Amino acid sequence: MLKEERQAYILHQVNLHNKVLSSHLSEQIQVSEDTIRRDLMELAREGKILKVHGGALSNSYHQGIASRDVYAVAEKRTIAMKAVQLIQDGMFVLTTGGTTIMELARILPPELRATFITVSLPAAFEYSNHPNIEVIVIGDRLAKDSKITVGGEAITKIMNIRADLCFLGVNAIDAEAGLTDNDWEVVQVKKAMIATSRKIVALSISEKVDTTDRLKVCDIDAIDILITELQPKAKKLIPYSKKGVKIL
Amino acid sequence: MLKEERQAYILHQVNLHNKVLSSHLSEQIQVSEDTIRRDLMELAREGKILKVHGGALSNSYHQGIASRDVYAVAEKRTIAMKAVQLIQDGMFVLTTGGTTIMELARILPPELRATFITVSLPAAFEYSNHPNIEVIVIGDRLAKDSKITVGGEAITKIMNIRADLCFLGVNAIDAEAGLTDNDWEVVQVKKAMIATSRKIVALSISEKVDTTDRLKVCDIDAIDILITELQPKAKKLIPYSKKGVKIL
DNA sequence: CAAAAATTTGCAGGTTCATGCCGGAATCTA
DNA sequence: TAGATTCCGGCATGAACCTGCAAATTTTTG
Repeated sequence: MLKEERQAYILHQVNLHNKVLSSHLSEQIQVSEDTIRRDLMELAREGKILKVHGGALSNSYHQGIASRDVYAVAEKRTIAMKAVQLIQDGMFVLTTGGTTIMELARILPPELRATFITVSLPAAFEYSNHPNIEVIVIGDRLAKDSKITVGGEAITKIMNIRADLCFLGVNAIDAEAGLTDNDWEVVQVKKAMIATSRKIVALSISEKVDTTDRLKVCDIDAIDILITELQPKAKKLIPYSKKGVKIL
Repeated sequence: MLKEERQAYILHQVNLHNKVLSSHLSEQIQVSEDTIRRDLMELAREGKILKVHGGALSNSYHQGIASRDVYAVAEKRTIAMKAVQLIQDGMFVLTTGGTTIMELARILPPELRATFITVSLPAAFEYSNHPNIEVIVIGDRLAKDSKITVGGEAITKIMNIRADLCFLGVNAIDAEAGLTDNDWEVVQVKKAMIATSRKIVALSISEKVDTTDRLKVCDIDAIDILITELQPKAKKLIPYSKKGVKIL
């Protein structure tokens, strides 16, 4: 990995999370902490970031520009960290949109070499910041609120893909009612993704577990793996485990 | 393999992958690393790429986040204001990407009711902020630097559209050489758009008028309307007018 | 068409750059 | 204040770079 490339990645991380730790970065990028420190120093000298003991801060941070308020970021990040371990080099990965997926997109290790296919424009953007990830956008009509593409063309295109892994952002999940959602178009897309992927992974904060919505996406046994921010053995998740879903 | 050919290949690789390694290229093209280095140096001197230790990066990589100030905003806004008058209710409008197109996207009147079709993710985002505009995204592989989708699928999809209007962001335009560009993939997309649209509108700041680039998109008479920030009668535009292009 | 001129390419060498590791100093945290 | 973490300077090493030059190739010219 080139020095400039690495620094661009670091800068992106800083601007995204407002704070980075040298130790954390060193592990992510797989270089020594010394190198990270030198990078941070260089970026700081250019005024791009603010160097502090142990890491660096975005310099807009203490200027007080409103940090993004995503609900339950910590939980979502936990989920993302578990999810990222499932991805291996060379895989074809299908993803929906949603804030949990975005968290996943942000923490993808820079050396990961995989192909991500998505209907979500924000996710596509985020993926494209990673040097070794090839991004395929599924095109069709753009749903304005969710910024994902929906429609027959999109469905057809998804169906023509054989993905290794499919990450579903969850709207509502219940052991009996299965996966449910509230937008008809989104449901169609998710159904197509489930139909065409080898392994289905549902990402859900625990708050959404045991809830249902109006439109059914699939039965619970269509899900291979369920990831929440809870411990795999958590009481709340036992019913899902019993239905044969693997819990992470 | 000729020098020109080799450099075109290198440039293509850079635009595609965002980065190239000298060592890797040397092995791919079967020439010494010195030759590659000299090529990279030359391309860098022309401003096409960003040379770094060990290889090169697409130059959009750096100017991306930190210094986001768009060049010549005022001019581009003037162009956008002229362009927006061409759009009428119910039209199907095809657009490329680029900062001029983005200006156009921002100033679209809220009551305008039209369908915009684009390969550019940033443009799609911007369009989707307008209440009455339907947005169609053309999907395919995402080119990382320009954030537009490129490839055979995209071309095919574009060809199946019959658009009323096509707005082309211009890279270089010349009365003799026609419209030219420096990225092979982008050229393919633009060609497809031109082939399938009833009326072709080129948007170009005057600075780009009378310049040429490596790859040809189309002859000047394929352009129906040329919009710059200058007065229609400006001296610089007379050659184009004579070729039958309408100037706005 | 062949010789001359110009350009391009590869190689040898010495130089610079990027990175990791070490040990002691500085800084943080409890 | 003690223990841990982080920082800093220095050093070693291999990779990438530059310079100059001669061989090879392309272009020009007679």
